[in-house]
Amino acid sequence: MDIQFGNITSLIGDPIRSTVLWTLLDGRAYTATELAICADTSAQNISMHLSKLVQADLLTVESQGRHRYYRFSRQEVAYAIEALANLVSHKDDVKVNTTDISDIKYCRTCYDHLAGKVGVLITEKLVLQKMIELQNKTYTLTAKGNKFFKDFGIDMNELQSKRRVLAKPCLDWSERKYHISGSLGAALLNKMLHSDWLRRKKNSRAIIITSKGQSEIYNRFKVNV
Amino acid sequence: MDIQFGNITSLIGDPIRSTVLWTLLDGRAYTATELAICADTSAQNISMHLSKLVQADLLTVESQGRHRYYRFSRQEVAYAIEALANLVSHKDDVKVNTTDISDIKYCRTCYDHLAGKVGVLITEKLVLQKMIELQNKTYTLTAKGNKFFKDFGIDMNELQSKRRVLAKPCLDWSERKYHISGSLGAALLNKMLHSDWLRRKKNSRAIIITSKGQSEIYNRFKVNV
DNA sequence: TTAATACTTCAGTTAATACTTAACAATGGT
DNA sequence: ACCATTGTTAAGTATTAACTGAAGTATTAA
Repeated sequence: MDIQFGNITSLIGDPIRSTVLWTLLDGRAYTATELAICADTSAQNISMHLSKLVQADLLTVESQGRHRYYRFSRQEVAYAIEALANLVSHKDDVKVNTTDISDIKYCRTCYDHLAGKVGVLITEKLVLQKMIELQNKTYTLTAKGNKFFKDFGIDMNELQSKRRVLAKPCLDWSERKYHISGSLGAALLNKMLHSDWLRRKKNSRAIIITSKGQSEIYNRFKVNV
Repeated sequence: MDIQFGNITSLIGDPIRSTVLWTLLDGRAYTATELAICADTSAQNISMHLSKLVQADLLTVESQGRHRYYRFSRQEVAYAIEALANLVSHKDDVKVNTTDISDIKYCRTCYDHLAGKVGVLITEKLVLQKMIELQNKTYTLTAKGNKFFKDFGIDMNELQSKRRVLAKPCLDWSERKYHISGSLGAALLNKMLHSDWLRRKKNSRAIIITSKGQSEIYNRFKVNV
């Protein structure tokens, strides 16, 4: 079966599939479930879409236990997606719609944790203040960090007991730097949302920083956002 | 109206629209009727599709009498389409169609100038012989270069008077190197076609190098193609 | 062994949008 | 002035393929 130009475009043309490709631009491999969450759709549906992308040789899958990790099959796919993203019109660059690209780049959720410039800034500060330390591809918690997050109101014992990795670096496509993910990253985002430091935008991964959040983030992290 | 990434992909995802974009890759402007024939559809239908592409700022229209000429609104559109074309699978690389991909990679038009291996080779030689020099993202013409192109039969005064940029580097998806674009790049291609050094292939962007062209290109540029 | 998680497959439904039919506007040749 | 050519717009239809629900496989945890 020969894949033609028309096949490629119609494949990329679907909103769910384009969201998947957009998400994968950070170069990481994502599980089907993660991608389903990113694209805001069901497991069955993402499975169908992913199989199409794999069949067209845009993505490859790797099975690891019961997980299936999807990533770009070759770098040309990333080139093409970037070239397409480059077409996004900045003509009438008035903020009319809910989300515009600069918001997304500034502060957004990546799966279930904080990303964008804000996510990166906070993470870098946590490293600088030795709350967390990078050790062979995962962040380990220092004693100082453990106290910090407890004071912050996160149940560290509960997080430690979870099977999920506590904290690991997640590469940001907009910043090309790392931000904190894992259960701690998720707990951090969760706490900030519940304290009304942050609010989710409708139908978007962009996050709004409330004025309360702005001052509190400075108090806690010494980061100006 | 703000065009987002998803809009772009769904726009390009339609088979009729992707055929139109593919057709326009040769850089020429086509009338609505011509495009309807290329895409094998009705006049009403192509009109609808074209209006969507124009609205998204992928194409521009120019009215001339009762004809309306459509072309790419900017070069980035051509880049993106080329990047997408590059994703076409080479798994079962049997030569079935008129054009095969290696021809396209060797010598083709990109928008309105010469691309592929030949385009890159000529451009690199022009730089090496100091006919053109790269200065902050555009090629500037040297005195030597100006004489060279005049001798070649290109009306440099006319080119200089145009509003379009004279010469700038255009990144090649197949070679991952630069070739010369802009009005000078276009004039160069034009001259070679008119002198029968090169011929256009039917229904393709691939370019045939005539035996005359092969020797003349060596005489002028000292490049073996 | 049982229960839960991760993911896929299939059959039926739904919804988005491309396409058709029809009517109209503008240009150009005779 | 007339009519053919070129193209657009609008309303209704039709078709494609995305999505849902149900069921099933494989893996891991308890």
